[in-house]
Amino acid sequence: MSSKQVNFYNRVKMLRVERGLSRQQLAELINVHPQTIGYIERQQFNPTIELALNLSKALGVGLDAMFSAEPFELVDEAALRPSAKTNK
Amino acid sequence: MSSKQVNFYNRVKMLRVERGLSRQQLAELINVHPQTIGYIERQQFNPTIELALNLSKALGVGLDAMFSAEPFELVDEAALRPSAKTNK
DNA sequence: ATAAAATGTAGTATATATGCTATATTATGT
DNA sequence: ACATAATATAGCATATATACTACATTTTAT
Repeated sequence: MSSKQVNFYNRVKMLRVERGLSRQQLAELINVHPQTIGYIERQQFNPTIELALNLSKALGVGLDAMFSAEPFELVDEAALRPSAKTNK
Repeated sequence: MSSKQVNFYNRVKMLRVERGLSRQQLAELINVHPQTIGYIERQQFNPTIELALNLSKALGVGLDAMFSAEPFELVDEAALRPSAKTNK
């Protein structure tokens, strides 16, 4: 893959790592090649909705919490409180 | 296009029509070919996240309100009340 | 009933998502 | 420091997303 770079953002790596999964493991959960996860995490390509829906299910978060046209903010302390809402 | 059929669901047509847009118009808003909108609406293919994010912006709804692994329920009266929440 | 607009169908062409293999680099644990 | 696992890089192969053109069918308005 000739190393492009995509113009939107995702939180796949953060979510995967938080759940203690390796790329290999996540890839198996959704039946894709482990490299495919790598490319997505490095924003080197533009996955399909179907793949995104599978990631969404495997990681237990909605699409909007995982993909965004705007950069995600860092998770701050407030967001980690039990009552916290999603995204932004 | 050899007429596949995709295994997830979307509400693009409903949202487009509700906003009074033709495919042509929606296509222009997000710089894709009008046929591309048609294929998506007929679930004949699997758009990329980038395209989905563009649709999301153009139609003013989140990704999860537009794409789902499960069929969307018909919009019922309750959902149309001012206080109503999204999806499901 | 007719015209115009919107949508569907079909075929071809190109770019790219995804799979896969192999090797290099980096991180982790002992 | 060494071994092992995890991740990155690079290349090639295949399937499919998307563009585009042309024509058929359906819908909408007059």
